[in-house]
Amino acid sequence: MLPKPHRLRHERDFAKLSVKGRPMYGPFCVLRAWKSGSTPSKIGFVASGKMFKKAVTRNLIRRRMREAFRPFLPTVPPGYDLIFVGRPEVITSDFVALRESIGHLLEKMPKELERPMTRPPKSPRSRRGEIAYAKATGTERPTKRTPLEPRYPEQAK
RNA sequence: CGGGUCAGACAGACGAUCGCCCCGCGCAAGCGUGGGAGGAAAGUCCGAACACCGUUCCUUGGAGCAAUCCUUGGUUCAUGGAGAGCCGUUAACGACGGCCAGGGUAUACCGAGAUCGUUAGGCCACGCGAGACGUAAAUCCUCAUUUCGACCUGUUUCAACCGCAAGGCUGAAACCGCCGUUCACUCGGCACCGGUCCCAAUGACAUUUACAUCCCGCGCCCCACCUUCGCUCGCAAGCCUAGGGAAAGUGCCACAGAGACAAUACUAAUCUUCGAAGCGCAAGCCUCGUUGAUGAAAAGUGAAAAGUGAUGCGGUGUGGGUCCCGUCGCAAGACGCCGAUCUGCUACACAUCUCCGCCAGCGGCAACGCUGGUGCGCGGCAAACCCUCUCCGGUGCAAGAGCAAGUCUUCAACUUCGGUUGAAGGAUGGUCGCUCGCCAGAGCGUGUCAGCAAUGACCCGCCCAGAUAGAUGAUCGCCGCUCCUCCGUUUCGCUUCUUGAGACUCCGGUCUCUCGACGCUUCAACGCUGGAGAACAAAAUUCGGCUUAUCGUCUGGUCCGAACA
RNA sequence: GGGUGCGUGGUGUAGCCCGGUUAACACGUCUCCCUGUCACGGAGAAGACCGAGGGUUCGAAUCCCUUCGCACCCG
Repeated sequence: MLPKPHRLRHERDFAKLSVKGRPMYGPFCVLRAWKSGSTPSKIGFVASGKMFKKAVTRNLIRRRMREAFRPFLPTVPPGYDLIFVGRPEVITSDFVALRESIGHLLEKMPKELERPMTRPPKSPRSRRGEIAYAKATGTERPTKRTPLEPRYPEQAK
């Protein structure tokens, strides 16, 4: 694991980054960055449970990304929050290529953040995303979804 | 040796470099012979530990004048949910072990049975069919031989000559007879080679018939068996069972069937009331409709059809047949019925066997089993509603506890009167941070003892993950495993050549054994080159079960196949 | 950590609660007709053992249990 000050830890931060973070797409993973002002910079690694059903593959993807990122830790300037979102190619890729790809992403990250956002943030996909999106944008919390109607209402009561 | 199946165990090893989490030491930097995912960690189908929060009724102790509050230990919740053969194991369970009952398969052992039999045999006896062999007779199909007779006379090749050619002619030879004759194989005769046909005889074979023997098959009978085998039934391993109650009630039971559980509504049948039509001289008969009664036996339907079922005897009632008798009728015949006789069904009673329930006795801890008595005796479904008995309060480690900052209140000090600082508080708490809960446990391993077993007790030894966006990764080395592949060695087999020995011989050789050489090659072992593969899947409070996923390796049991003994 | 729903022809759904011939409907597919041709239209046909495995019952898509897969909700 990374040293504790460098870890991105709270669910709120992950949700904020997935909405407001500037995405940069690499061949193996997606880097989302946001200038938060926290010193030192905080980094998180994500593997979606929806894309990767097995816990073994999720763990493997996060480990490989973290190990590939580790040499670049001293070079990251302070003041940023970063998350790396893994894609399926991480499992089968060559480790050296993965490391070069992450280095390239980090290199162009500060420049990219200076340019203005051209596209509006995407709408959230999951319910957790909806709640975090509401907190981040200041709108109202979404109401509970109604569960499915029972088949025989009279008997269900 | 190979394969299937069941049970159990394992889930590659060692090392290097860069890194991660925990632990220990150290003020710290850091250091270290330290530790670091599973059998399912998974699914969440059950059960518990642990923690907090209720509710009913009591209870222990304390504070307070009291109301009341705090506290200790028990108890209760029932509109709801769960369980259901018995005993045991366990912290507990729907798990596990043993047993009981029921279902059900193979069909071993044992027992029994007979409207059973394409078994085999014994005993007695017969017929039919086929076959073999023998004897006798007959027949003609076939073949062979012999004999009699009839018919058949040229064909082919070569050579010479003539012709333009087609062809002619002559001769020779072969098939081939001879004599005479003719232009001429033209004719005649003889003989009969040859061919064809026919008749007869003989023989062989065959066929048919008769007889005898043997054997086989089939059928029938005697049959009374006996033995054996098969068959059926009982008992019955493994296996399966959510396995209380259908004599508490409600509901459902499609189609079919009169009827699916208070249904005799309809229908058939019998008797009967009334009416109508027809037949008959009449008595009366018959048909249709209708009133009421009896009424489910048989048959049929269906998964399932009532007085538990079966048998025997007695017996009541009733139906039918025959005889006799009576009435009507000329007769044929019709109707009635005392009696006699035969017969069908049967209320009821008795006896025996049997199912079920209940009671008693005996055995068993019990489920239950056996025996006896008795008769409150109406199908199925409760994984339909339900009834009986038993158990269950709820929430879940994001449970919950603490620390600190913060807020509030009080007090003190200072003050520029705005406040600041400090202390205290059994006050407050959906942010954030930290600690505990949280890894020494229903723990693991060896052994002994108890028990049929599940399991338990004891001794000794061991420490073996505790993260919190969540620790095992990356780059390699080497060895091992499985599969494929290159090459080599050994072994086995084969071809060719060869050494020696033996046997046979038609003297040419052939066969068997054996030493050796070259070559080819299946399988196996070993060495070796290169390549591929190595599953299912990762803790999140912790355990016990269940279920599901899983490349392979090993061990044991069992079954099948092949080879050898 | 708790909880819910759904698996039925190629596709989307009925049927299930309250068991009963041969599982219904629409679209799609195929064949024929119509048209000069295509479409539309008309006539007809094929296509399912109800996710899997057990059990209860005379009888199971339906009831019960186990299991697999999919979708979803709350914290």
